[in-house]
Amino acid sequence: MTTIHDVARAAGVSISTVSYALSGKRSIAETTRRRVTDAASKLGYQPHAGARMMAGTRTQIFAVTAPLRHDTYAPAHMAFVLAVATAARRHDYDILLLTEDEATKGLARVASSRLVDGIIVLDVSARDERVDLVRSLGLPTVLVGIPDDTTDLACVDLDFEAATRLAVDRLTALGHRRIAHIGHPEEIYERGSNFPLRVRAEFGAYTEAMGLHGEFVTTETDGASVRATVQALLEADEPPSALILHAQESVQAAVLGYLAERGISVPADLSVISLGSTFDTSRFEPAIDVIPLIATATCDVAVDLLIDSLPFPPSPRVQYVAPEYRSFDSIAPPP
Amino acid sequence: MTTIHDVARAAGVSISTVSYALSGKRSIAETTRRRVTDAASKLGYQPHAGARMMAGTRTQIFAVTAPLRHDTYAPAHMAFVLAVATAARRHDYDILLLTEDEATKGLARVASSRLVDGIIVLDVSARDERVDLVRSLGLPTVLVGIPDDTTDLACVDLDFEAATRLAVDRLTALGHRRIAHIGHPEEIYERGSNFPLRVRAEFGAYTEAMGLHGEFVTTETDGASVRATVQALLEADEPPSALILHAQESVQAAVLGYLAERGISVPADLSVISLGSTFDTSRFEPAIDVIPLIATATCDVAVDLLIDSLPFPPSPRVQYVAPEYRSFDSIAPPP
DNA sequence: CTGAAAGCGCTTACAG
DNA sequence: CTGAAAGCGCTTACAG
Repeated sequence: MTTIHDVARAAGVSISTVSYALSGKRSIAETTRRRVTDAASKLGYQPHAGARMMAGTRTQIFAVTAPLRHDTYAPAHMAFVLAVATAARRHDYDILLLTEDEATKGLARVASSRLVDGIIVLDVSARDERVDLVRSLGLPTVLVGIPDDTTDLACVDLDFEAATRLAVDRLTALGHRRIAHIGHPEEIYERGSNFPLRVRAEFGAYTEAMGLHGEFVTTETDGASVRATVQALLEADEPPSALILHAQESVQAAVLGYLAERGISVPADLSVISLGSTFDTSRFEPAIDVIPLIATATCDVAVDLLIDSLPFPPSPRVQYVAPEYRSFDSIAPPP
Repeated sequence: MTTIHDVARAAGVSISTVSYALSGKRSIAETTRRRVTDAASKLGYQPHAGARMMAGTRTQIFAVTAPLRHDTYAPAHMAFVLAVATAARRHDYDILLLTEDEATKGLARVASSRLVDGIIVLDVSARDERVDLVRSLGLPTVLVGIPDDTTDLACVDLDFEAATRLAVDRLTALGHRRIAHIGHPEEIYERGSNFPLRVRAEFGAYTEAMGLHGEFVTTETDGASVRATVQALLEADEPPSALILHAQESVQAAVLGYLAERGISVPADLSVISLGSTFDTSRFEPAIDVIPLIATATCDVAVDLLIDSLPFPPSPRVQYVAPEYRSFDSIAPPP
């Protein structure tokens, strides 16, 4: 293994000059800098990570939490983990992945062993057991997801309230007055899951404020439950003319499957918008308009926030990512 | 932050005694050991990770590669990453996640900076660009997946050949003579993906050796392609009486959906086995027998292999995980 | 603009 | 059974 001494010898300078030339933390004669960088790259020099952690103040590693709950949609979570990793690499940071059963113990461990410079907590729920812990850790932390109590916390998330209003606005602009929101299974709401609750609350408040007829329904994820839910909705006395779907991929696919079966055409007979989805709704048949939950957008902001709070006492704040509407022609005026 | 000196002072011993008492690397008087461990836990002592890396020979971190290709099934990959992390934690190891675009650069970087003690490469394909690299890194490495050339390599994977024979054997035992194998899209095979190729090859060889009629078909993943594929299969002059599915979840679901539509009953009219699946086939309608690809089983072996090769020059070898058959009554004698 | 040296917090021979 | 000390490879005041 080649060390800083090898580089110093090859460049004919002292090791402190090598260190400064490579870090740029003090001015160096251009010719000296060249000699050092040339020697370093010729020798394939990579600073020893452990020595750096020891001597410097940074480890260049962030901890990221793996999903806390088993029912977290795995591909979405993978997308978020990878998005964090990719964003972190742009700042020369690596990602240490903490497993579920380590949710709290692991955080405490990596914090007190000074293994990481900061923490990104993914998939934060309204009442999250990890929130109190991170407050006590004294390590820069950013949460992805907004807990009920955000005191002293830095949080990032899609603005689900704005996303909900955006969906409703698009529909009312076309003349819809009766809109149904098909959500997640009951237990998701009972457990305090973050954005399903926020979407449901905003949907209720906003449709009421706008004088619309907004109906919220939950459904289990199996095919039969989905069919029954949609059927009940459509066979009501005054059925909705538009659907806002905020549920897992298979449920949304099942809704569309049932509509096709029944010969209900989207958007001619019924308008449909998918909200907060992490999967590709343009591959549904038919393709469905979506206000997506974009892992890269959210995680880029989270990592930037974390990087910014590294040198300072972390600046608590809640940052909302603005929603975006992607049209695939699945909405039209009511029949 | 509490250091080894704090613990030594509190316990009234030297720092070397603290180190040895905690590591157990030399014998310590029981009373001394108690004093040390008590002091350590009272002070909440956690050794500084960087100092450990420096002084010791271990970092207690393994690198794990994120998916190399975009079409890798994300939930499966997440399961493998988490399975590695969980297994690693049992040996006091943490996991550093390398992103895709870092596939090779990241491996070289963490190796030469001595950030990790070993590497687990996930989702290895038949001809994998990372294989030559890891051979040159001089770091203990275990591959999950078997490349064409395994020289000097430690690899772990489900025994897909045995799994394929197991599926065929179960069917022939019931009297099936005409078996179709529905596989992945064409391009997966062209690109040298690991187990699809192995399953296809073994299916061809084994059905021929057994004097059976084995037919292999590929299908694109969209609903229309799947329907067309299954339809062609079933409307042939001599249609198969059993199907072995080795494809992504949505394709397998689409196959079953099409069968249901056509009024073809499983297993009365047609037997179906799912092979190498990472998802829950018991939730299909109907539930389908499966020879699963179990992330935990494979990754446990991979991590054990890596741990074993830490003190020694890595012992190259290919280790196959035996397949397991899980019955959900989706096979029966041919009609 | 550059160098000599202290020090980060451990582990592990070396002594006793 | 235990301790004093060297040393791991860096970073960063301190000098010049």
